Amino acid sequence: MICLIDPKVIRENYALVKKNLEMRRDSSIIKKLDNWVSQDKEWRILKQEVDDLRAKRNTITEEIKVAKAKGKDMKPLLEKAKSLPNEIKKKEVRLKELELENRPLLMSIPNMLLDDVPYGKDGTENVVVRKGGEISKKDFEVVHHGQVASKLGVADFERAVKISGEGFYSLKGDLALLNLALVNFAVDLLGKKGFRLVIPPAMMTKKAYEGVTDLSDFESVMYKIEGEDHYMIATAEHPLTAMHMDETFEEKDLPLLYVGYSTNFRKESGRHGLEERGLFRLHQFDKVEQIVFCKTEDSSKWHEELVKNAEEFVKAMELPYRVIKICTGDIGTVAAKKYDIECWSPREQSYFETHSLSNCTSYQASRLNIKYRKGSEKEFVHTLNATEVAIPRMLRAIIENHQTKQGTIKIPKALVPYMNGKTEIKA
RNA sequence: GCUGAGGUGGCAGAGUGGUCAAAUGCGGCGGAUUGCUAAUCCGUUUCCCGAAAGGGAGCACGAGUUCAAAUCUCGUCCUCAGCGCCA
Repeated sequence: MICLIDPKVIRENYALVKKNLEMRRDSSIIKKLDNWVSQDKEWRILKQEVDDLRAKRNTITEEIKVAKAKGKDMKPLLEKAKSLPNEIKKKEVRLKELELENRPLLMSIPNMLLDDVPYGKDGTENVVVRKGGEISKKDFEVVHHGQVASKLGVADFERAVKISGEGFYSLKGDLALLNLALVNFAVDLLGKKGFRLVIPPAMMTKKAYEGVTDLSDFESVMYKIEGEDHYMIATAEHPLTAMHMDETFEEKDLPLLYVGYSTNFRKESGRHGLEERGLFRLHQFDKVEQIVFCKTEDSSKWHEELVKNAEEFVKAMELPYRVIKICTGDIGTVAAKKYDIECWSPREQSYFETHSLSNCTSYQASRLNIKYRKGSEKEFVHTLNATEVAIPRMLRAIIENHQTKQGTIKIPKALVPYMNGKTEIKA
């Protein structure tokens, strides 16, 4: 698989890279690519010049050393050497400048897409892969999940907003317990499949963060701690992927399977309409995430595996859902291929996104310099990340699908042992 | 947060302006030898540019002094020990 951040790859496969990126249907990407290519050319020429000058300096330095040892006159050599540092420095300034411009440019170019990503212009052309679960007819009007929770006294939006502003919530009593139950169930489910639980730091430095995300996210998504080099994590995917920065694995140690549990923080500066109210577009939420580091040839297989794991979870929650394959025009910067899982909303009579599952191929690994030894060679690993459960959205799905005529919430059987045997949330 | 010590190759650990990509030991990989194993010996073990020959960079990171920096100066980060504060 082609890895984009590797300059060599673009130099050698320009036509292929361009053709692939064109499928994303965003002309600004190609502009960036071409911009990089021409700057890279200038950089290589300059690098050769600088290296030649340095070689010259090294030879003279060696001659001075010899002359000194033999007690010869070093003056003419010193004269000759005198001007070199300045000459080098002059060229180095431009070289550095080019590097500083080129790197972010290269980093802003999205990942190459895999062959079986459906071609399409935007979200309307995503493809439904399959559906699961039964959509049951309700003989009563399904109430908004936020209202149900408030009425039952298990969520408090007003007081959360009072102290923290819009986009925050408090869970109380049994709904708070349900949050923990979902986390524990997810962790157990994946634990049985060999995924190791990690609770990562909630903040990361910029350097670590650059490797795992789109640069524009720094403005639009992440919270920065004022006066410090710290960003609040937007998902466990970020610390769990970045933590292996600058490491080389042995082939036998792969795949590496992690289940990350974290509280996540996002600006979510988009619209907050009526339908987004409640437990949907929040600044803070818990999530359990699947993370895989694997050999290049195994990532597609693992991608399917992660989808299965997420489906298994949704099925255990007794929810109707569908799996969507994201098309070329709608896929994010980092992913080479992406699925979403959407759960049914009986109130809106439509599906809403609860899971996102990406194969990032070598895109993150190359930025983070994560490799594995393949015989005598080293190769970038492939990274994958997938939601196992994003708590608030899952709570919403459960509250809507399992609410009763009486306004209570039935707890899915799989979660009952995690709820101290409780089967229903009542007032 | 304060004080002190320190950060060198995959690991351990020398080196205090040019003889240092860096002794030595351990490990990894390749090869030789032994009937197998063990032992022994030889080579190899980072990144960048280049078709190659070759060249450059690299001793926590960044800047500076110098013809020349692991080595000198300044800043930053991190680790360890002690003190302070603290869930």
